[in-house]
Amino acid sequence: MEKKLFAFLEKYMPLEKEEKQAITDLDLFRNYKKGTVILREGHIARENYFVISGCIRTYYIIDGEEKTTAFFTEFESVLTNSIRKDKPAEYNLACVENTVLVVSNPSIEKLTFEKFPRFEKLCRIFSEQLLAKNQASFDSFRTNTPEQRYIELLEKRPDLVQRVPQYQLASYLGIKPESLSRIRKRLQEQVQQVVK
Amino acid sequence: MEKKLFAFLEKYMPLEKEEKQAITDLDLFRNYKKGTVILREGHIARENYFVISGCIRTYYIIDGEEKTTAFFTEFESVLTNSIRKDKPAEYNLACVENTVLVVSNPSIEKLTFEKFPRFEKLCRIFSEQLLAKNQASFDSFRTNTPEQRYIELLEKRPDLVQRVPQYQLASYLGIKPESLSRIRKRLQEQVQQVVK
DNA sequence: CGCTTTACTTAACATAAGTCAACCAAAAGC
DNA sequence: GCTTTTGGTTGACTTATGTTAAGTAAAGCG
Repeated sequence: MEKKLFAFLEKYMPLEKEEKQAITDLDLFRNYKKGTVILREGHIARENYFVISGCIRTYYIIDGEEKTTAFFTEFESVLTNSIRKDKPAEYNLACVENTVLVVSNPSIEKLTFEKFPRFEKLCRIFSEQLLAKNQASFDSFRTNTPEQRYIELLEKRPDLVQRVPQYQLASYLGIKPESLSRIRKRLQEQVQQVVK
Repeated sequence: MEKKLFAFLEKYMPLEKEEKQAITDLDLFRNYKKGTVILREGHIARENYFVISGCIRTYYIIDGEEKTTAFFTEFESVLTNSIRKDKPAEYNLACVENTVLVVSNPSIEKLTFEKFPRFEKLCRIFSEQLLAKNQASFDSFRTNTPEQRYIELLEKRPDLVQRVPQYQLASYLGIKPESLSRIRKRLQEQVQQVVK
């Protein structure tokens, strides 16, 4: 598992032995079973997560209905402690599958940044990139129709369509499950037309 | 103008005199006239911006149609150089009004971070917060209908509705200008019903 | 000042998504 | 193994947005 974390970090900068050792010593890896709620709405979010394996999602309960707004799979990060300190979360965080996470918190990060200042630069660059990705996704969501969003999802994250229940994908696409069902049917029919 | 920048930065940490002087010496302020295109699709984005006054927007040209996806006004930041180096931008950046910006680039930032390492921490925290805000907005966009989005815009950024053309607001809300027109009409009629 | 362009509105119609309800299949629980 | 629950599909109908086109008012420009 640590191999995966180091492999990810070393895409940004090579690590010294003692840096790796320090990270290992922190013992940050956690196992969660499918369905586990990691963060519950109304609680204070203090941790950041990095997905080693599995899948987690953020969701809201709005008028009694569950609305899934994000999925995080292998090598993706979830920053939760950064909105405003001590402001309760408006969303939930739960495991779609059995999941292995790297879990950090502000005090761990503070100590690590003090000991290895260049990790702070790494995290700055990293969060800037996350922001850029997020903005690009948002732009795409704004400018596309639900059907286009689904097609794009099939292209960019085909694994999600396989591993995630469709009612969660539907709200992720900003629509109702019935509509997603119809979109899939429409697309299938179009493919069959072309095959003929 | 520098007062505004310092006031903003000092919400995060008090600045030393020499830090302020160093920033002043960098001479980062730029004036742009309404309509000026700051970054054009296909060009390499290398700069980051901070809005002192005025308003800028990002937009795409898709099938010959302009799609506005973001607005930035006083005290907001636009990070452009962070997706991947040397990858041409897919969007345009232009001034909705006469605008004053703080303009930085990677080499300025590199020098500044070397001279004042705590600026790197500031920027890390800052971009983490931007990310959190962006994610929250995205979640809200996913879970709301166009009408709800417009109502939320009226509440959270009432200035935008005044200073930005409606056809730009429409694509920002993920709809066509005609639909925004109808939403406004519907809401007006509802208000009149209540007043009676 | 008059003309052109642009932004916005409105209407009629087409299309896609929302709603409600029924149904089915697979999975989960007992 | 049977029952219950959950996830997914389908159909009929409602509602909202997209499309196309026309019209208007204001802004911009020569």
